[in-house]
Amino acid sequence: MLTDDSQVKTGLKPLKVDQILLAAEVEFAERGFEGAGMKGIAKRGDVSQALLHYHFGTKDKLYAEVIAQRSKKINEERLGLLAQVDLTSKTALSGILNALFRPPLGPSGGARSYARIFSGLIVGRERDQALVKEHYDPTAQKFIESIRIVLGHDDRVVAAQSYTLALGALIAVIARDGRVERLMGESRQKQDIEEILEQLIKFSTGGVLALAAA
Amino acid sequence: MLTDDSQVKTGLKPLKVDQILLAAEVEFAERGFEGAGMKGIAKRGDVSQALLHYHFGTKDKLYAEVIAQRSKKINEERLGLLAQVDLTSKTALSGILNALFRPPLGPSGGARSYARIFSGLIVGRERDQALVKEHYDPTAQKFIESIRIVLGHDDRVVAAQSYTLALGALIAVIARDGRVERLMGESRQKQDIEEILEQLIKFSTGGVLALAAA
DNA sequence: ATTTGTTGACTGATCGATCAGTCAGGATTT
DNA sequence: AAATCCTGACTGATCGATCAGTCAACAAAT
Repeated sequence: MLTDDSQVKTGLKPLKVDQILLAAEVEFAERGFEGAGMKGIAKRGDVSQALLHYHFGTKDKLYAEVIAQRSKKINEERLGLLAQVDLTSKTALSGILNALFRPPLGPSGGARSYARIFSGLIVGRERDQALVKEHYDPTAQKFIESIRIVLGHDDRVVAAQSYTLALGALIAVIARDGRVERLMGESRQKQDIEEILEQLIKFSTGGVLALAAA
Repeated sequence: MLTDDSQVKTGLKPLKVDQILLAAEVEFAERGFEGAGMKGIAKRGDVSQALLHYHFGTKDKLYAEVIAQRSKKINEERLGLLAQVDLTSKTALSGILNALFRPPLGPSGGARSYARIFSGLIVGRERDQALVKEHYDPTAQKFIESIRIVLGHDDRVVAAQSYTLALGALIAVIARDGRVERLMGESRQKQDIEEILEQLIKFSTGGVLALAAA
């Protein structure tokens, strides 16, 4: 079955399914959907190639399963953080953006690998767009609604635009990965994730407020 | 030869080379580098597959040539607009960002197709990163320097971060393409490009200023 | 208690299709 | 006629997917 949860008793059965999903995540992150190969995934997961098809059917379904599992965790964490934000507070907007940005960057919401997949999803073609629509849009709606409330607007246009643009900034940060260092002349150290997050929130908060201003 | 500039005299030789480059641009935009096929490009350009190899050698070189030609035009246009910006003006930052955003979005700097390639480049893997470094980094440096001057900072760290994050917002807009409509419930019409540009500049200006504030 | 079904997990071998790339030679231009 | 442009036919490699079949585990029947 490809319906996960195979451990009912001990909870300690790192079935090969998990090896495959992990291997697939890394492979898809490094080479993209088209670039990744079932053979490479199988080798990385130390299983036969046929097993991938046995458990997941097709390459598309394997890919979809990777996104489904990771996005579930990220969405849960996002909504959890969002629920803690006091929408009447002065720092509400920063709080919302923190809830939006932190999970995809943190080790909890996914390995470093998935961040690449995540950014690829958003700029992706039809296949990716369908997955985004299924797994990310519902949560997106709630974030947009929260932004709308904080901005005190009636319609959601500006809020939706804010969401999109802020997400773009997040993608840039994920894709960067050494690019900022290159552009500044290799002197800088790797930035701490909290520092990055802070800058991201600063930038996006300023952007949203500027966009919302009449 | 794959060394470009085949028109030395008349400049009017719509050789099959151009058909190929155009077809390749569309194909790469729609399917990505790995997803695109030489066969498909040949068919789209109405030439034999062998001709692609005759003119460009390999798929990699064809891809690189597409990026090289488009990026050249975009960079020229960008630097042209940047040169017109008065860095002491109050609207200097908006002017810089306008110079950064407009060319990749406009029909001049590339068809709608190339915009997809452009956004893919930035989130891309090693191959794309190398191409970005070669074709976009030099111009990026000049934009970063301009931003630094306008912000009145000494080091370029904040300016470089601003550049990166602003570029992320641009990518989000390019990748959007109907996504905003989806998130708001298909009521909205397609936005005019000038309107989009204005919002993009608004957002990014606000973001940069917020980031630059102590 | 041992034999006999039945199942899920897994693999090696191999399928047809498609991939990028090659080459000899015809067609066109100069 | 010499160089350049261009193509049909082809190659080896690799792709995702399928297949028959092995193996351990558990249940049912004897």
